[in-house]
Amino acid sequence: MLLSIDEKDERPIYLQLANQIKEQVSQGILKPGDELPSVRDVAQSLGINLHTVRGAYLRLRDEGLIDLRLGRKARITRQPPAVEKDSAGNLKPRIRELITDALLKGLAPDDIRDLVSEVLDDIQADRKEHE
Amino acid sequence: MLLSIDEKDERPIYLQLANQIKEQVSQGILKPGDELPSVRDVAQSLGINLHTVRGAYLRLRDEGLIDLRLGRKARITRQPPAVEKDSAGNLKPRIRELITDALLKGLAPDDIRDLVSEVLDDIQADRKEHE
DNA sequence: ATAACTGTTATAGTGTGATTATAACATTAC
DNA sequence: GTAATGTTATAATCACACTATAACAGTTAT
Repeated sequence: MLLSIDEKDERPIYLQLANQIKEQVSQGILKPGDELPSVRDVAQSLGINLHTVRGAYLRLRDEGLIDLRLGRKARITRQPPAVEKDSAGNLKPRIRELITDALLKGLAPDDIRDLVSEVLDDIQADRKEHE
Repeated sequence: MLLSIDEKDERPIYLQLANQIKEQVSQGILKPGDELPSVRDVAQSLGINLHTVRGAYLRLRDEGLIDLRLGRKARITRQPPAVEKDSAGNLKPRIRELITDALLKGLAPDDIRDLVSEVLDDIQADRKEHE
């Protein structure tokens, strides 16, 4: 279970951790039923507080990605999708902001499309690495 | 000059405003040399504090998009690009996180590509609307 | 010159979120 | 029962976002 903190990343630690776990789920590194390390273990290995790690787990629970139950280890949910009604709706504004920034940096629309494809390929590559 | 506050948006007001202006610049609605409304005007029309609006302007100034000088109205910079070394570097992690979320929501890679193209078209349409 | 307008600086207060620290509690696994 | 797990509680610290007021310092228009 590889987790790390990026000091340069301005987002809160608990969101960084949650997102790293999300990435590993989306890449198949973590599969339904898999156990996550205990909040205490993660906290100690990263030198942070137990509650910060718990914040990440709560976030994942709220998004339906993990099962959290008293006394038991956190586990990846069996059916992670559960496609919220929110699915594409919330995505578009985020995409739009990102594209706005990209355009302002001088990238052409095709450059942006290429970048997205590039990242998609990267993810594909990571996934194959773990098969 | 159309500016608004989205209560549902969890991002700080000053960033929302800065981003709206960025969008209008990237869409050609605001062009180099154009004046921005005074911080007091914006503040009053939105019912917020002058310093919150100034926060947005400061942000834009730091990104090189506007010129701020004492006593004079804020103006869109003549040469907005100035492509930072940061250009594509900072973009990739943001794209990756967005794609991670999209994949977890059940979207296929092609769906994501389509969404990006869709947003690009939307922006194109908005731009033509203001010619 | 004067007035009205601009951004700027200063000071202070409020509220919220993120993080840490400690401790105890409740449930599960061995 | 013991050890591990997540949970609840309390409190403290720090930074950020926002507000409120006031005064200051340039610019523009009359």
